[in-house]
Amino acid sequence: MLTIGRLARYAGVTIKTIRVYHAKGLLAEPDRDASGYRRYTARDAVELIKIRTLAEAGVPLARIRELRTDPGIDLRKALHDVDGELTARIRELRRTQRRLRRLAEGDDLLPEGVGDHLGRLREYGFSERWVTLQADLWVLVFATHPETAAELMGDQAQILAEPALRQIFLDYDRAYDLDPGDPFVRELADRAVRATRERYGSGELPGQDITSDIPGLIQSTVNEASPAWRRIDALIRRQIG
Amino acid sequence: MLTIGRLARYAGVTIKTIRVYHAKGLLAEPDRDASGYRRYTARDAVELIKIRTLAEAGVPLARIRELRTDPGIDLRKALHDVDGELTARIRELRRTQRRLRRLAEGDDLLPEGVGDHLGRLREYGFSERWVTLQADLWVLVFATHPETAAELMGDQAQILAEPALRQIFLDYDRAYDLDPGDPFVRELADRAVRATRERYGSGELPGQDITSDIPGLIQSTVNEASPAWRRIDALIRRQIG
DNA sequence: GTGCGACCCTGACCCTGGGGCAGGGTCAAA
DNA sequence: TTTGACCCTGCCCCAGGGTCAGGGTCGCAC
Repeated sequence: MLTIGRLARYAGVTIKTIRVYHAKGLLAEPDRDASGYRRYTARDAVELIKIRTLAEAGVPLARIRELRTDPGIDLRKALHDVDGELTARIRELRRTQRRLRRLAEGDDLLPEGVGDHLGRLREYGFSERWVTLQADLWVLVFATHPETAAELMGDQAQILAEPALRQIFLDYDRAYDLDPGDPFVRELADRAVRATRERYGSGELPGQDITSDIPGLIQSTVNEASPAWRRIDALIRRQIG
Repeated sequence: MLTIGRLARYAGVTIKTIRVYHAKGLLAEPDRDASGYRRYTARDAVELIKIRTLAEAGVPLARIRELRTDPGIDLRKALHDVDGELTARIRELRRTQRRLRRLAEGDDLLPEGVGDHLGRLREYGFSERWVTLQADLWVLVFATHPETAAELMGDQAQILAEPALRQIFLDYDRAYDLDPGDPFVRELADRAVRATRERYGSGELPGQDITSDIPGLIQSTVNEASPAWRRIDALIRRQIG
């Protein structure tokens, strides 16, 4: 016969934890001795150890109670599910650890390539507003998708190196304070559509599948800055989808 | 410029989480627009992602705030510590997973060997009280130290197979309701000490170092049942330590 | 211009898995 | 008989959010 303290030390938990499990109906209240102390048997210890195993695996206490009391439950399958979640959690923790290490080593999440790229934008004649916006966006992209960011930026640099394509972006920049109904806006959207078709054909646009949410974020962030830009985006989207 | 919702989706958290981080001083409150909405920059997104990385690594929010605001802190070392804890946690989870699998496969934590052993005790003439006590103890040992339990039980079976040694345990069993001052008690303790010395010399007793807490638990559980048994244990302990 | 759905604001309460304390009773050994 | 270690119940506290209420705001469409 064990006292609660001994049982607790034995199972590696605190007394309070055992009392909580009683209160929640996880572990049956044992008999009491003459002075009201709980007296446990070795079976209780085994039960407690099973409960702790599930709890340490991250199963909520309420769920553990179900598993142990509800007879119409497929215990085998439930345990298998728990096992799978545990595996997923371990994988997640390892990913976190990798991110943590990157954070510890290179505190500058911005590779120097970005600075160069922004400098070139200025040389091309983009407005300071545009450059700032681009800086923000690349910071974001590098922070969230460090693997593909460099590649995307290289692609972008290549596009801007071609004068015809660059002009489209320069006009885009300049359209900032235009009225959304201005014919120049519509014309610019058409030119952008034509250039896109020419560059990528009717195939996949780059980054669409790879990085999933980046383009959407970039575009809507850009859009917020100007009604004319919003209009251009809507027009392009209507034609390319 | 990002709204709180966009930032949240972006970092993979809820809006509420971001507001909590503001309230706790983890993430600076950004400027508001004309209607009172928070407007974020890409830098905020980067900060948030760093915070989440630490939070997912299990660092308490209060500690994260310290790390990010207190300049007199060795960030490098702190991150290294976090990394170590993370490794430990992953190891723990894997241990839990192993226990879980054992729990899923063999639901009977009691190998059949135990039943045989208990049957033999009855044949030897041990009291039902003794058999029950032994059953509880072996359940406990198998539940907590499955690796060494079988070995320990084999050892015990071997001891009981020798009539002279078995007689000591039978007398122990019978001493249950004796007065602790009865001379038979003292004599029994002396016999037990002699037998132990004979069997193990002055070297290590088995299980003492290997299983650490098992013998203590067994002995004190046994002791609780009878004052005479307590006395015997005290006498033996005095001579062997 | 008006309606609509999606967003945002603050404040307040709810939840889990225990920790910790108060105020009091109990046990075993010296 | 005292002492130190246990045990009892009841109560409030914590982190890290989730959820709801009650109200204001966007941008787009018709």
